[in-house]
Amino acid sequence: MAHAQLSDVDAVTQLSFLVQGALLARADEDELSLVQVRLLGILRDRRPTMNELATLLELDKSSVTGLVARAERRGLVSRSPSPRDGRSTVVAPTSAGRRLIRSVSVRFAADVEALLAELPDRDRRALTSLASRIVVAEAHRRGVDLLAGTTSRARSV
Amino acid sequence: MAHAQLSDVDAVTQLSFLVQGALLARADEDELSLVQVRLLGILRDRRPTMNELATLLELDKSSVTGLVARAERRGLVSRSPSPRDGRSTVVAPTSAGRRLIRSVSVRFAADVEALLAELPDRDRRALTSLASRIVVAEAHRRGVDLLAGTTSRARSV
DNA sequence: TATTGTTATACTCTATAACTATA
DNA sequence: TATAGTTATAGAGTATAACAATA
Repeated sequence: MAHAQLSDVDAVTQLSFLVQGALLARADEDELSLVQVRLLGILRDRRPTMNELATLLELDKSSVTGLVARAERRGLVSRSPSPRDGRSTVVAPTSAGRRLIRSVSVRFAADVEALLAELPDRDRRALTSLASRIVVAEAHRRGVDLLAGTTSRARSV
Repeated sequence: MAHAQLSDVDAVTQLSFLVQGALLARADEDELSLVQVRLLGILRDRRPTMNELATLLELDKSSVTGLVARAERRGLVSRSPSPRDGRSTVVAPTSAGRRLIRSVSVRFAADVEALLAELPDRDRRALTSLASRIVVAEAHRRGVDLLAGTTSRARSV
């Protein structure tokens, strides 16, 4: 039979569900939620305050209090008073937290590679290039510098 | 400058975040969660029992009880006893529920079209075709028939 | 006995509002 | 006064375990 033909929107949307499903599944294996993965992802290259975390995660500061408290209780992050501002608290990953995000990240990347491996090399490169162009164009449109690590998504996960 | 070059994994992953972000944003505009969107999406072409919903949504049946109860309280779905099995409950969308999922769906599709519009026609078609091949291949691998509407994702949203 | 669904309970995640401490 | 953070409270969403009704 001629194989199922998907519309533009469906093809891209369903691919996004496959990718996000892989991320959720890998996070779940380590009993992490998506937001916890994002938190630990941010802490790979930053030492943000609670307030900065709220901005980066697009959450209310009270939500971040709970999020960080639960991560701290699990030994994944630590809180310390900011030396620069007596009101602020700086959040850092513990070695266990670093290990966990690394583990999720590696397994997730392998999942995405496996999805892309459905295509021959040349097509895979084409897909990457096309996806990249959309992502870069959209980043420009939103005024975000992808390389600055401004968001937890700069390195995807 | 030469524009940022993303790795295979990052390009596809970040595209998936853009798509899912659009879906979340559109759902949120109508005060729907992702799971509520999935629920209403399923009810577009089915009249499942609570138990079938649990399977389709990959949730525990007790979670579905609460999910459907909240949707019912909002007037989006209705429950009625199954005529075929005295133990079962059949769930159906109300006209308000149908209207809502249609609205989210249309606006989300426009968002994805807008993302794809970053590319010239020929490239857009190439991306769709490549994404489609991965989705179809993966569906086969998982033994799912995309056209049967087996999941709420068959029509993406 | 097995299955369907609900209820009780507990935990994560989220927000709003009120509060404390610091700037 | 304004900002950073926490706490109290409320609600969605999820799961496990125990239960009632039906098969």
